[in-house]
Amino acid sequence: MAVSKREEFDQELVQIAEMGRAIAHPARVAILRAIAAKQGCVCGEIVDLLPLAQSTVSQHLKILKEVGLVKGEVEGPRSCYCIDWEILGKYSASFKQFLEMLPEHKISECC
Amino acid sequence: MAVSKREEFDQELVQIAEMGRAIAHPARVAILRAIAAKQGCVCGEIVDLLPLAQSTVSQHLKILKEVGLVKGEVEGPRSCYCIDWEILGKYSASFKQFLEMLPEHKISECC
DNA sequence: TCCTTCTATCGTATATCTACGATAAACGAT
DNA sequence: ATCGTTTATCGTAGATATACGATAGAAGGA
Repeated sequence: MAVSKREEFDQELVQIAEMGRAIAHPARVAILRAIAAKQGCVCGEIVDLLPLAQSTVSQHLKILKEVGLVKGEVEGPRSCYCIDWEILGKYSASFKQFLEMLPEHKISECC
Repeated sequence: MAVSKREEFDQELVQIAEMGRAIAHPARVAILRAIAAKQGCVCGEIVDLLPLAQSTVSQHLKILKEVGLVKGEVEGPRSCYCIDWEILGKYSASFKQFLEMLPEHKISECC
């Protein structure tokens, strides 16, 4: 019982929720910022920036890759992570649109 | 073991993550939109809009109230939910700022 | 008063997230 | 070929999230 019903919603809502899920942990926000700031994309230092074990950071990175915000490759002892700016742009556009659509009916105050 | 380390991050990051958590489920995105569209704030119809049980919707509403995006009161058989526009504005501002700060270093492509 | 309606909360079950250590896998250097 | 470095994955444990039915509580109407 209690199967998740995430997928029963409109694709648009699911997409916004995915964006939310991606940034729903401060570690992932920090990782995104770190990757964006490190234009060189050599990103072993992410682990040093965070109060988390290497394996935990790797899990957070995996989530970010699943959502699509981050793309990366590992070549042995080196790594290459970077923001997928296209995906990020898409997500943030639909998110901004959602935020700006909300107050359209902001007519009557209540409560 | 495995205590959450959410709170060990900068307050700024935690706040963005809270916003993310609030919209990390499509049901909550739908609820926010429904409340915003129903300027009258009589919101028993939310349950009818969603493929979820009333108690589940109530839980999602509780999360939105915890984060602060929604405020509401119940007066017996009537309800009054509405967006806290001030909080929403604060959150979305810091979120937009985060999004716009990210590509500042978008100099070198890689991967 | 009793009934209906609406919402919150409780209890419960399952799923997912978060976190760590241990280990594997890939590659450069020796 | 072996070692060291870097990252991913596995195994595991505890914490949250998700979902539902059952029930409680509050208020209006009969």
